[in-house]
Amino acid sequence: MRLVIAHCSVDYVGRLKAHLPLATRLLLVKADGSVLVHSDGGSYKPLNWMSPPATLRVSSPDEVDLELGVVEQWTVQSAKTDDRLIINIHDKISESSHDLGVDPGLIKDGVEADLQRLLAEQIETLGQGYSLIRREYFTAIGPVDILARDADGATVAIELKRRGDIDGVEQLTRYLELLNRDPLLAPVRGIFAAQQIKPQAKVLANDRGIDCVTLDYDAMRGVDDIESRLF
Amino acid sequence: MRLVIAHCSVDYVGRLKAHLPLATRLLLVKADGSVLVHSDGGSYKPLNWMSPPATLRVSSPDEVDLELGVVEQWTVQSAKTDDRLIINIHDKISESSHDLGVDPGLIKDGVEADLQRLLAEQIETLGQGYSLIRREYFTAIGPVDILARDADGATVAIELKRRGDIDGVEQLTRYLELLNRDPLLAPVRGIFAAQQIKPQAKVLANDRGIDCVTLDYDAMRGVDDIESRLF
DNA sequence: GAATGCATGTCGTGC
DNA sequence: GCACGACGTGCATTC
Repeated sequence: MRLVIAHCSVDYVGRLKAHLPLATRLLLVKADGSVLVHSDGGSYKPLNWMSPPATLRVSSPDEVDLELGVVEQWTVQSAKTDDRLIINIHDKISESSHDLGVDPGLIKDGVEADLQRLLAEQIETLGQGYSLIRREYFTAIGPVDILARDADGATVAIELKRRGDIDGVEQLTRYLELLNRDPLLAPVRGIFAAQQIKPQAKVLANDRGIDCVTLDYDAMRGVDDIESRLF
Repeated sequence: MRLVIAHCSVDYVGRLKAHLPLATRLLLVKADGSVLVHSDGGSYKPLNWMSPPATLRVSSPDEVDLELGVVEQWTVQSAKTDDRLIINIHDKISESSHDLGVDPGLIKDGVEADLQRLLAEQIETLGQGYSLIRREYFTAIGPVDILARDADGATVAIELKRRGDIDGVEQLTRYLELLNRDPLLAPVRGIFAAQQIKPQAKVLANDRGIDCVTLDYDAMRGVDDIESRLF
């Protein structure tokens, strides 16, 4: 990994065009040829960047750029697409290089998969007498998160989200349309379950006869812990 | 901006939990208190991070951590949420600090707004005799990108995307449903226009009687340039 | 401040 | 390789 603090201007040409006027920034060159241009603010997204795989070519400025004060020009070319990043360096303030090695990678807990596992285990959260048919019930247009049976024996398709917005309702609607064509399953009801459901999503869901359930992940995890302790 | 190369482990607790085992990484501390943890790979997304505003507190390790080889512990606390990043530093390999100043920011060209402006100006791209009614035609469920009239005087709702996938078709479908309830506008046809349209989106659109148009942004910009030169 | 939609989204996963 | 869905999505804009 190479770290350069430089006074520079940057141009990106590819899916769109973007220009960064002259200022002091961090240029981060990774081992795979990718480059990040960071300012001292914003969030984790760089001002400009090139995704790997890419190659960095360093060249001398032409006469016009030299006149403008450019001392070095970097051309970062994507290996897969014709995206390109051109960095005109006017002043190199600092430079260092470090061998980091390969990273062991990130371990996560609490993503949708965990939420799905918990809800499948605690399916009665949705109502008394509910029973699980299966998780990740595969259909031609994608997997239904959870398929269950309610107290009356009717099939229920459950779409699970951390944040419930309109897209999730559309997704569930497509599944319901398909599932209701299957005489073995029909009629199939829908439940839209999320940690938080947006008003418009709720309106659309209700309009389509889909029930909305707000989930409390911490409570569900709590129940899970208690159950784990009991057995 | 502070740059630290360190042998460290990282834990994130907040919307979910995440753990990074001991390895050598770049720790980037920005002026607003945000912190990025980068490895020498991946793309622009850090392995772990804390968004601004945040505060970094440096403390000595407790006995247990000291025993494990921790020489310094960083606690990065989000100012707005209860998200927290804990970085256990086992070895500080390099450290530097730089004053970058405020960045003038990015100038973009070619985003959806530009595409929309161009298509509105060159509405006949869609067919002879087309005329613009208006851009951003507002409805109760959101703005229709472009509303136009075709050669026969029929109303046409146009949904514009850089990349056309199934979501865009769903969005346009909702608009069409609503617009067709308005007797002053009905019947309203739909056109799904994008620089690239995915096969599944095309199938869904055709199934719903929506026409698909692939846009050539460079050509449209070219026409724009020529027109600008003429006037 | 909440909600809505775009993004050079990126990233994993299944076919 | 392509397509789809999640993401600690982030982020600007609008109401």
